[in-house]
Formats: sequence, structure tokens, C-alpha cells
Amino acid sequence: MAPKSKEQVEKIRQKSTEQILASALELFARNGFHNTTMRAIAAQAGVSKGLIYNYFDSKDDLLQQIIENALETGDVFVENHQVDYARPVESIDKAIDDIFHLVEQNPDYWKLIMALSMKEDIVSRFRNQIEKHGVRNLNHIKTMLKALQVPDPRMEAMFLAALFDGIMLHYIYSTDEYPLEEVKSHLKKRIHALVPIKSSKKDPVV
Amino acid sequence: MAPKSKEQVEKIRQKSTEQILASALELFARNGFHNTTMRAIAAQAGVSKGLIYNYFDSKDDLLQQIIENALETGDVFVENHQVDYARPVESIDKAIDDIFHLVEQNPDYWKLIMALSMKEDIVSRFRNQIEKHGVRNLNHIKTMLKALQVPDPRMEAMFLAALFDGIMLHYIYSTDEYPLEEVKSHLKKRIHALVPIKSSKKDPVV
Amino acid sequence: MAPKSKEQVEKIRQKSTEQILASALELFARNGFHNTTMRAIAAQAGVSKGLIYNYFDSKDDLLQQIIENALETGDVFVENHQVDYARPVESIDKAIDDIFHLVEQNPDYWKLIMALSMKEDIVSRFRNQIEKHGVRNLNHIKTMLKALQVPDPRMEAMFLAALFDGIMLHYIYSTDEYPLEEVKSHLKKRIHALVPIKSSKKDPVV
Amino acid sequence: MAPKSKEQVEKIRQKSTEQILASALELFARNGFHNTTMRAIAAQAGVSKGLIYNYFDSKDDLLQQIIENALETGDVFVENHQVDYARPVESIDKAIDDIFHLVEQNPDYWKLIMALSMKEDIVSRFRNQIEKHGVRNLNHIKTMLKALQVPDPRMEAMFLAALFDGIMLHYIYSTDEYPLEEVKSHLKKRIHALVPIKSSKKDPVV
DNA sequence: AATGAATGAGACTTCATTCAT
DNA sequence: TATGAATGAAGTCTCATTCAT
Repeated sequence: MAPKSKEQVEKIRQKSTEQILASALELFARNGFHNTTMRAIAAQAGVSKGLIYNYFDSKDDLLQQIIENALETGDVFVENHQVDYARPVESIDKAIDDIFHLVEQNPDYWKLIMALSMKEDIVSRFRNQIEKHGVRNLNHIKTMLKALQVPDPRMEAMFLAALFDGIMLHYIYSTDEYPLEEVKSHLKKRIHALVPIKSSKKDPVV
Repeated sequence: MAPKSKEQVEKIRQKSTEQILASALELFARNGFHNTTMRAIAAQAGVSKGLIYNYFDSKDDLLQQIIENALETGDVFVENHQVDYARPVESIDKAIDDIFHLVEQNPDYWKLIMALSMKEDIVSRFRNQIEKHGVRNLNHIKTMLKALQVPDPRMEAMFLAALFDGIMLHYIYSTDEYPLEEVKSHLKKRIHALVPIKSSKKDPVV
Repeated sequence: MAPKSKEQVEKIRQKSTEQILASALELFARNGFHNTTMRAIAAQAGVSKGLIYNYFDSKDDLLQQIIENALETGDVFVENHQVDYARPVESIDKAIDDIFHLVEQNPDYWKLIMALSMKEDIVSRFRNQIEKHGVRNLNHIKTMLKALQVPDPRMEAMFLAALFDGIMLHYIYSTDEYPLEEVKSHLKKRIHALVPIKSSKKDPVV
Repeated sequence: MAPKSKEQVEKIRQKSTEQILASALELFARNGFHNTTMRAIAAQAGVSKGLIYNYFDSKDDLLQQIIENALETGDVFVENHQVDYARPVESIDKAIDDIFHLVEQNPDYWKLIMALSMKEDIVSRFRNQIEKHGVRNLNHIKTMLKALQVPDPRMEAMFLAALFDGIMLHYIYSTDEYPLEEVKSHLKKRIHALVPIKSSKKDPVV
């Protein structure tokens, strides 16, 4: 009957919070936001409906936190993949490897994030954050391409961003097996091809 | 005195049906499926709630018909853009011009269609149709690329499809002005660059 | 384009009225009053919904007329089966034969009437008429039994009325074949047994 | 602080369930199934509309449970009135006393059950159960009559079942006072009369 | 006489949220 | 911290009835 210590309480809180978020994410991804009930989230998390409201203000708040987490993941990714000007090609290759890896590790999560980022009501609520995120990503790509001395880096960055999102879309929603590895290789080859050949005897690459 | 003639009735039915479909589309696109009420659709269409059920079985049926219309539009597009083997480059250029035009003409509509095609509950309900549609589109692109004698047409078609969808995504959800014309030109240039140079002194294009 | 004669119009009116009533009866019997829509009645009758309202004030009115017809059928039956004091046994036998025949001829109809006569909302609306009908039937049976010089005709009439209604109930709702003929014979035998044996050596029968 | 104990919760659930069932029964009996709204049931039970759906799947489910309870009451009755072969007459007399008592105790309830068992949509949904119930009752009566060595027990059982249902019908729907006690006595007398007189010189009575 | 498109009240049902325990 | 019974606003859908033609 001794009162729990502050650390114990904190640990419990964190565990519950994480379970709830994970359950919400999985169900939102599987069934969509509106087709997921608080009852279902609670059941999946193994807690009561009431408890969710101890940690989150509302169902919308749950969604908001999930999205913020995703955007933060993006921030961290960008932070961790600053271009190394000494070896720009390796930099961008690693970024591509890592981002594909991220998606392959947790496709449900990214499926949800993509679906959510297309729902008008979500978009309008998080417009600022999503917009900022998009611009930052685009700039990051542009910076990388500049480091590679690619001509017209702005347009190429837009293409690359679109291409990546399109690939993700198709990967995520294809019913058959999507040849993600093959696509990744092809993507790298394409980017390498963009790099101008400096005083080299190598053949041009298409 | 006499009851309305068959033609009169048919005209009335068609007008109501169209108004309802248009209103549903607009509201689904603006607010999402679940955030659109039948009451709102009826108000927008200038009819009563009840009338919608004279023409559609349910809210879901309304959605289904919208999606079917979209898929049919896609079918017609493919049908009307068969490659002309005598002038394959012009063929593909025209297809690109036309599809961009289509989207620019009715961005709301295609925004809805894209958003819908990402919702798990929609996808699972229309999986077969959407899948078939996707495969057919991919094959159509592949056929065009083969006509251009592009190497590895399968992978290039996947890239092109992904690129196009990614561009649409960004165009549709960008808050700022999206340089669609510029992107379109760049896209064509890229495709032209894929064409192998036959017995020509022209420089290779990246 | 000559205007229809009054007789023609009257014939048309009567035909429509009858078709509508017959359709309503059949559907009410098959599916119940509340599970029958005006649309269904119109379809079954081969007329438009609107036309029903030319002849009947409302769905309730339709029901009312059906019930009134049934009660009137009962009146006619009683009228046509007055006891013949010269041959009372034959009188009652004929009444039994005829009423069983009536039910066998149109079981749906009587099923509806029985079901309706048990619905509280119907009963309360037609309470007076149904009550009057019941009392009149009971009195009719009592009169017959008196003609047969049955002891305690009041109680025997109550039994006979209950027995008849119970038999109808079981006949109408039995899924298997109900041995109606056998039951009818047994019923007659029972009634004959009630008749006191005059100037006879036979033992009295209870 | 602590959540409610299991017992507390169970008690609350049971109380609510019972209140809802009782209210539904009363209103169904008074106004009929279709003329009773969930709103009315909730008001009568003193709970919110929503709560009903915590305990019952639908309005139909509510009805189903009421009917199942009634059929179960019948089962229990049969179970508790097995014939005592040493004293068959007393057995059947007690059964008659008890079943009349049951109905007199709760006429509304049995009125509903009878009305429900005549509605086509109900009958068709519960046909199997109701049929089984009817056959079992008939067999029970037959068994009792056999114990009494009544001739033709099959037909007599059918008569008795019909007679009882008919009496209930008239009792339940009579507006005036129905002489239930008198009818009960008469019924017993009739049954006694069916018993053959053993070791007697008297003739058998039909 | 006849049609059927149109209406809208009102039914059933769902579910995010609250709160007593 | 944790529970789940309870609420009620709001949604989808039905259908008797009206009315212009």
C-alpha cells in the first residue's frame, strides 16, 4: 500500500502512453481514422476507454500526436543525413538506403502517414507543419544535389521528391510484390547519372 | 392531367442524379467522405435528403459510383491514347499534355480520387477494380516506351508511373503555386532522353 | 378522345379499388402491416403509389377497409346460417362445414385477420366493432346450442368459440400439415355428444 | 479511486438489463413492436437511448430476448409439471391450475407473447424455436392424457391445446370480465369426463 | 384517372466523451 | 492510476404522403 514512487508512476504513464499510441496507429492505418473507435483502441492497447483520456485530450489529439511523431522522425532523419561534402555520392546513397529501410521496417506506419497526409481535413489542420516539413525535405534534397553539382538542382529536387513519394505510394498500395530493391538500385543509378562527368573518360550514363 | 411522359421523367431523373453526384463529389473532395453528411450533400444539390435515396442505395453507393466514373474516365483516356507507332514521340507527348490538362481542368475531382485511392477501407472495397486499372495503366506506359525502343521499359514504366503520381500528389497538395508547366516540360525532356539515339551525331541527353 | 361514360369510369374505379385491396391484404398477411410499404402494395396491384390515395385516405384506411370487409363477411355468414329449428343438428353441422371451408379457401386472409385482431393498436382502434362481432358470434353459437337443448349453453358456447379460434390458430400457424378434416369430424362428434338423448335408453353423455 | 469492483459492475449491468427488458416488454405489449420506439423504451426504463445498445444489439435483439425468455418459461413449466403416474388426475389438475395462474399473474406479458407469436415476421424468424416449443407442449399434454388412459390421446391433445390457446385468446382480448375461474372448472370437468371409468359398470363417457 | 419525383419527420443506431467509483 | 456504465448529439436511412403534370 505504499504509494508508488515518482519514477514508478512515470514508467507506468510512459508505458500506457506508448501502448495507446501504437494501438491507435495500427488501427488508424488498418481501418482509417473514422473507422477506428476509441473502444477498439482501448481494447487493442489493453486498457480502458477512460484511461486514454488521462493521457490524450481526444481522439483528434491522438491523431495529432501520431502525426507530430512522424514529422519529428522526418526532422531527425534530415538531421542525421546532412550531406558530407567530401563524399556527396556516398551521402545521398546512404540517405536513399536509409529511407527505404525506414519504410520497409514499418510499412503500416508510413501507409498511415501517407493516407493521412492526403485527407483534406487532416491536411488543413496540420497544413503549416506539413508544409514546413515538405519544404525542408525539398531543400535538403536540393542541397544534396547541389553538392553533386547537378544542373538545375531545383527542378531535379522536385522530381526526386515526387518520384520518391510516387514509389512509396505504389509500394504501399501494391497488392503484388513490389520490386522495391530493384527500384532502389535504379533510382541510385539515375541519380548517379545526373552527376556531371568531370574531365573523365567515362561514358555518359543515361 | 396525364402523367408525365417517359422522356420528361427520364430528364428529371438524370438532372437530379447529376446534381447529387456533383455535390457529393465536391463535398467528399473538400471535407472527406466521413466528414460529409447526406444532409450536406442534399443541401448542396438543392434536393431533399430523401431524394438521394431514390437514386442511390446509400452513401457508400454514392461513393462507389463516383469511383467507377473515375475509373471509367481512365479507361477512356487509355482508349483514346493508343500509341501511334509511326510517331511514338508525338504520341507520348500528347498523352502527357492531355493527362496534365485533365488534372488541371478538374483538380478537385482528382484530388478526391487520389485521396480515396489511399483510404484503406476504400482500397479494400475496390481493390480489384483499382488493381486492374493500375496494371492496365502500367502496361499502357510500357507499350509506349517499347514503341520508343527505350531500354528496360518495365522499370522505366514503373518509374514513370510513380513519377506521375508523385507529381500529381505534390501538385494537388501544394499550398503555393506548383510549377506544373515547368514540370511537364522537364518530364517530356526526360522521356525524350530515354530514347536511344539511332545513327545520329546528336549529343546524348541526360 | 370521347370522354368515358359514367359506367366505364365506375368500372375502372371498382377494378382499381379491388386490386389495391387484394394486394394490401396479401402483403399485410405475408409480411405484416408495418413491414408492408405503400410502394409494395402499388407494385403488387400494378398501379402507382399516387393512385392508391385517390381511393383510400391513408395506409390506415386501407387496413380499416380490410377489417370492415372481414367483419362484414362474418355478418353475412351469421345471416346465412340461422338455425333451422326443425333440423338443428344439420344446421350446426352445415355451419361447421362452411366455416372450415371458408378458412381453407383463403387461409392467408384469415391469418391476417387473426393476427390483426391481436395487435393492440388495431384492437383498440376497432375495439367496438370487433367486440360487437365477437358477442354476436357467441350469441349465434349459443342460439344453436339452445336449439340442440344442450345444457349450460352459455359455457358450452364459450368453449366452442375458444376451441374454434384455437383450432384456427394452430391450423394457420402450423408448419406441418394440420389434420383439419380429422379435427372437423372430431369437433362435430363432440358437439353431437352434447345433445341430450331424448326418449332413449342410451346413457347420458357428458 | 479504484475502479468499481466486478460485483458492483455486474449488479449495475443486471439492474439496467432488467429495467430495459421490462420496459420493452410493457411497451411492446401495450403498443406493439413497431409502434414502440427505442426512445420510449429508454424513457420508460429511465436510461438513455445509448445505454440500451450497451446491453442489446438492436431493437430486434430486445424482442428476441423477450421471446426466448418466454419460451424458457414454457420449458420450465413443462419440466415442473411432469405427470405423476400414481395420481394422474391430480397432476393434470395442478398443471391447469398453475398455467391459469401464470397467465392471470401477468396477462400483459402473455398477451404480448401471443400477439408476437402471430406476427408473420416474428413467426418466420423464430419458427424453429416456436415450432419446437409447440410440439413439446403437445407431447406433454398427450403424455398426460395417456397416463389418464384417455382414448385417442393424440386428437384429444390437439383439442386441449387448441382449447387452451383459444381460451387464452378470449381471456386476453375480452374487454368485459372473462369468467376465467368458471371456464377453468368447466375445463377440468371436461377432462375428468374423458377418463374411462375403471371397475365400473357405467358406460364410458366420451 | 394516373404517375412517380419529391419531401421531411422520425426511426434506429453509433460513438466520443464524462464521471462516479 | 484505472474502469466501464452512462450519456446524447448526430448520423444514415425509411417511407407515408403530396403534387405538378
